Amino acid sequence: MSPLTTSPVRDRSRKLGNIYSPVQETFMQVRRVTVRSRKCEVILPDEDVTQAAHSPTIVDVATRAGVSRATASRALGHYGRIAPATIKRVEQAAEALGYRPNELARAMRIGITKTIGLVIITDFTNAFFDRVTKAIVDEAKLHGYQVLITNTDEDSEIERQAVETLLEKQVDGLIVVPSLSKNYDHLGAAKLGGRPIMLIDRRLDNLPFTAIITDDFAGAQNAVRHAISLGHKRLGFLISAASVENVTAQRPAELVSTVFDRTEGFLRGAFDAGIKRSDQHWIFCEDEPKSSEAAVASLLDRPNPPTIIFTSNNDMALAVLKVAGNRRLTIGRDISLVTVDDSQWAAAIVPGITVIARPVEEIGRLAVQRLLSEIADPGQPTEIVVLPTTLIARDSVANLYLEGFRSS
Amino acid sequence: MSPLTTSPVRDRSRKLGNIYSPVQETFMQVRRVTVRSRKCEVILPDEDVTQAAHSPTIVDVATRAGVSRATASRALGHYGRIAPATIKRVEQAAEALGYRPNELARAMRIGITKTIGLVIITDFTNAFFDRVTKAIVDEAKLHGYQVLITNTDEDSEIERQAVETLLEKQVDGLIVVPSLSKNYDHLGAAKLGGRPIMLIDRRLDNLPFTAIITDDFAGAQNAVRHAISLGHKRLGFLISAASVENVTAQRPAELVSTVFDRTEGFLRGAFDAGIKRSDQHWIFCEDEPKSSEAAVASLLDRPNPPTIIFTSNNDMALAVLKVAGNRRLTIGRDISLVTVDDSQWAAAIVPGITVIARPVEEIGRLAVQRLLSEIADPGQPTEIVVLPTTLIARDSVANLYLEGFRSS
DNA sequence: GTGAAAGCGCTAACAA
DNA sequence: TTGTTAGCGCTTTCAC
Repeated sequence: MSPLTTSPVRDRSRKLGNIYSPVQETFMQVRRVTVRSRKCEVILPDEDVTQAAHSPTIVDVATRAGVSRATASRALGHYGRIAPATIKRVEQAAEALGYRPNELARAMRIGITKTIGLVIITDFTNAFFDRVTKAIVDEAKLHGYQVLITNTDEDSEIERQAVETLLEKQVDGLIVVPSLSKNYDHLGAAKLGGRPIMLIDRRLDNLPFTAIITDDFAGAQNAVRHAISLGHKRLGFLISAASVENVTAQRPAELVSTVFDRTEGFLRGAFDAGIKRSDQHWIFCEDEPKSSEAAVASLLDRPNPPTIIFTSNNDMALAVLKVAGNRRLTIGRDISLVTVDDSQWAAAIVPGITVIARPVEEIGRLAVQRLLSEIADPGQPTEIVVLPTTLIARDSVANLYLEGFRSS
Repeated sequence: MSPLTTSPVRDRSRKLGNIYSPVQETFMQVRRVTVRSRKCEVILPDEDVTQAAHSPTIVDVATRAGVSRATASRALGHYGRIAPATIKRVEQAAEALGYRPNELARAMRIGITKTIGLVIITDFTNAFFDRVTKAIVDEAKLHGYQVLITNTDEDSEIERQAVETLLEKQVDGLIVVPSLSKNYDHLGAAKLGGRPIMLIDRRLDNLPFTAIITDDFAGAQNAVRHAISLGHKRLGFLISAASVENVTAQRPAELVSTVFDRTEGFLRGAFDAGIKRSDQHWIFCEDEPKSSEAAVASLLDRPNPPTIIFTSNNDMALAVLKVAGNRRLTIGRDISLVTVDDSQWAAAIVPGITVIARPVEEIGRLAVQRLLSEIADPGQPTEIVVLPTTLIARDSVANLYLEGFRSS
């Protein structure tokens, strides 16, 4: 492997300074460089080069082995009564031809595609998406299943279409992270198709679906207790709410179930500790960097600002990090932070971020297992499975008892 | 939506201290709580409840509309000569029946599944995986395509099987992040199936595939220049190498192309700046937290340790963060850091991490576009498309000129 | 403008 | 033990 020959690049490093990040903005113009181009040579197998016009079918195999289609199918599928010698002959023919079964045809015949559909919201709580996707894909493969993935960007109309498309593709079942919506006809319709559906991350009240969720209420409550045990008395709560424009102190009527449960848990924790309403700083904002950063700023600018901020998800936590950084406030000293969902970076940075960890991989695994079980044996009772959260205490929460009281 | 009724949870927060992170270890035992269970009520459409035994087919639609299958197909597919009135009748019948076309059957008939296969390595450079996956899924959907996703965990045998399975599922094309291997017969075989294949992230020499990659050589070279412009003279290079056991200073013969190019770029940057061989601290290690953390430690423990560490990927960067944190070394002051791939957290934390940013979304989009173009019009010449990287200078690289010389 | 019939590749009755 | 045949649901000639 040789290094790429690159066109000379001027040293732009000094001029760069802090430029925009591709993660948050659109990308720089694309420079396309064709390093080398070559003819597309097709690699053919040793023999039968002549008839390689189309992929060999089972008829080709049968012909070559001198048997009927049915026999070839039996030989390859290892079922029914069949002579060992025939099996060998058929297998050799298949091998020689480079035969690859057409799963589409097979699926159509037997009515099972060995495929599940995953409908997910990528733009939300990213610390969840990548882990659960991997878990689902891996668990599915373990059981011989493939995963068709779609992304809804938290739009329920797109979700409806995605479910529709997946059903048309004849998936055997669905795993859905439901977006907030009043209208779940499309999920009802999913059941109609006779195919089971599994909700993850969020539950949907009043709909007869199994959901794998986490005990975010207890997790949030526990996080507040932890903070209080370290001396925090003025608490800030930064809650992401899709239904909100910009920022508000008013709790919106509609919250996604996870956020709802976290909110309730925070509230309960504060209530149980006897924190006055005036020492609870609630702020609800849309999941946009601008809004969430403004929200953090407004929290910090109050007369008696909170000593700690609890965030409802990863994006809000990043906003806290960012605004605190801009103001030269040190997390875990000048301002404390607790958020939901663990991640590699939360564990690696200084200070480590204290998180309400959820068993994300377990959610994915369980969802697949339950789904496949339901596929194999339909009509099982619906239930909501709640997995426990764990508080991972790191150093983003200051111990105010150790430090003595701070200003004001 | 009502809060979950949770069983009383004792306050464990004080006992917790720093416990293990689920991200790096296996999970705690799962507690399953059935919060509520109810009968599975199936929601049926308004009419034709009686015959809802199986999903309606086009024959059902045709019968109800009083036309033949062919006419129904034409009406629904909007092709051929057909009376407007008939179209309306058929559409109404379809609507009433809740008809949903069977894409499997359609695909079999016309030979196009409108599905592409994505073969990816999830465990490697995670800052890449989630972004590129989302980009691919979204771009595919834009063109009416779905994505079948598989994960190889960097194992080339699993990759072979994954490609095989995807081809059996009759995907129209493949996007692959190739794992390091000598043996690419299975990719040759993919071509054989007549289906185009697109490499992303890494190129493969001596194989006639189009690849969408980034100019990691220039990116790495540029990063070194940047560091040198800020006064760094002793450089550490922490390179992730799958082929290595544990840690070594010896450059392995086999490196994934991205890592190879980064290594070459670093080397070139150091060479051009006249950095002595003894001031270049090279270390190659497997992509395991234990190894990479040991590698970082060994770098820091040297007599004349580097003032900056360049890492070849996200995982290595996290190792630097972690070890530095444990030693109470501040990034961007006591030790500097540059890595590859931007991420939200790299931008949000303090200090912000200086990164060689790659247009990851652009890679995904381009891969899909080229793949679909190749599907529509096969036989286009193979080429390697190289996208530019951008150095995003943040604060993880100390300006040694400003600070004066440090100890030693 | 519409219908009859063939066939995509496969499996599973039913015969032989 | 093997072959014949039907058919999964759809599209698409080719007649009418």
